[in-house]
Amino acid sequence: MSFNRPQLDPTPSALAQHQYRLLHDIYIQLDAADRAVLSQFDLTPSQYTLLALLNRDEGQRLITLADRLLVARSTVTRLIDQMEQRGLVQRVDDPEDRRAQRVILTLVGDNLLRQALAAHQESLSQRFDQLDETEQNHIVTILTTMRDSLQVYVDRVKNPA
Amino acid sequence: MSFNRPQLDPTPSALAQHQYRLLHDIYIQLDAADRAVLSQFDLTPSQYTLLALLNRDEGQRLITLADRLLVARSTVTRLIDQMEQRGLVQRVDDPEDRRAQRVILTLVGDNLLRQALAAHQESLSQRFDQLDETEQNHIVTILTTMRDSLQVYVDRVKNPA
DNA sequence: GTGAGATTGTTGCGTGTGCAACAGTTGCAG
DNA sequence: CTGCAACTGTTGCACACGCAACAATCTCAC
Repeated sequence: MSFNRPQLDPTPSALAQHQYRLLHDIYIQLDAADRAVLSQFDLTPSQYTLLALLNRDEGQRLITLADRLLVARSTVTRLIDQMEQRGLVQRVDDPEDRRAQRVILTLVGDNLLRQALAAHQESLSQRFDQLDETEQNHIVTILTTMRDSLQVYVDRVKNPA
Repeated sequence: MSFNRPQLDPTPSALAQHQYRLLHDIYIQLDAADRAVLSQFDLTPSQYTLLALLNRDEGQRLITLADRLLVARSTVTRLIDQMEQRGLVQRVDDPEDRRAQRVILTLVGDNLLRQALAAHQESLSQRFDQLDETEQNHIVTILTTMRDSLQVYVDRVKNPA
């Protein structure tokens, strides 16, 4: 509740600060609600996102998963450890590269993910249904621009060539 | 909008999912960049946000800080512990409530915060300067709506009366 | 006034995550 | 072919955070 009304301060830094704080507060709320929903299935948001990635493309390498999740490789190792022990996923040696391993969903994991996906999407819809569809489409457009523009910044910082 | 169907899947759940993922990715990138900037001052994003809160209103209770930061009380206890040891802030007993403590910025903390604020705002401006000002104002409006609408959802879930 | 319940801050414990170091493997320059 | 650099995944370590339990204090109904 830091900014209850848009201030008309025209300086760029205040504007950026304002967007920043809004995004932060929104993220915190989304994350808390996610945890509540997913705890029904004994899943953390990370585990859920990882399963969803595996559902989209089976047999990805751990390092690919780490890149897509934007987390460290060791984190993926441990996430897969947990879920393999629960029988949700399975490691498979990559026949073409003996360093690498592919991760696939088991039947149990697939079933659990289906339920979690349904519950999560239902929850998301409820969370966003205060906004009408036109507004939501607008948000998607703008957020896409923002994400891509941030990506440009990150790349520029990482590789100043 | 009903006569011109968008190409993407128009179901509300997919739309919500899309917004969700965008917000998640944006947050991760913002957070990583924050850590990079603030590490120059030996500050984590949490410490920085806490200092900024103290700068706006001096002498807040720890529980107030926890509520505004959206973190657990124990987290604030430990953040203040660290920063008090570094001489950035100071605990002061609340004369009106012997359970409570007020937290104030020291001169050292105030100076450090000023530098960190400047660097952070500069960095934020760079990150967002790919978007023109009209667009940024638009984003602020929409994000404000979204945050408030999410708050309505959270309150409804917490207190279903 | 008194006692029960709420509130404030602290501490112990468990967990999630990044970083750095490591072994095993691959690939490429020479 | 050789040797060295890069890559893949794992592990140890450190740290940040939430939750639950706790003592001290306040509040309010009676």
